[in-house]
Amino acid sequence: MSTQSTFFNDVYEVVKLIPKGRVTTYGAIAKYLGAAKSSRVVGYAMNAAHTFPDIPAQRVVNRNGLLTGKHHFATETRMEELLKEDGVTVKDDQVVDFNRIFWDPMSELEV
DNA sequence: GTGCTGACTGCAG
DNA sequence: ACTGCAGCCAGCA
Repeated sequence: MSTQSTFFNDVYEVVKLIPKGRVTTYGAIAKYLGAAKSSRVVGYAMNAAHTFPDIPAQRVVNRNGLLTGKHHFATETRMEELLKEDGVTVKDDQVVDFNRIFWDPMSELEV
C-alpha cells in the first residue's frame, strides 16, 4: 500500500460504516481511531473525502450536532438534503434529536 | 524547505 | 456562561 496516511483511510472506513439515518461526530471518529485530539484532522479528512465518491460526509457533524461542514458541499443545502433523505431531520443547520440518532463507533463497532 | 490554514474539541481564565 | 488557546495531520503558497 502506498498509503502512509492510514488516518485518512481509517476515517473514510468509519464514515462508510455509519448506518443510514444515523450521524456521528468528528471527535467520536477521532477517538475511535485512538486520536481524540485529532478531531480536527478528521474534519480535514472529510474535506479531502471529496476525492472519494462513497463517503457520506453529511453523516458527520460536530459535537453539537451542527452542520459545520455544510458549506463545503456542492450547495449549502446539499448536506441537509442528504440527511433528510437518510431520514434525519435538520432544523436551522442543526440535527434534530441528535442525541438520539447519534452513532458512536466506539459502542457500535465495539472496542 | 518553512509556515499557515483548516469540515474540531477540551481545558483554562 | 463566554472567550481564548493549544494539539493533531495534510495540503498549498
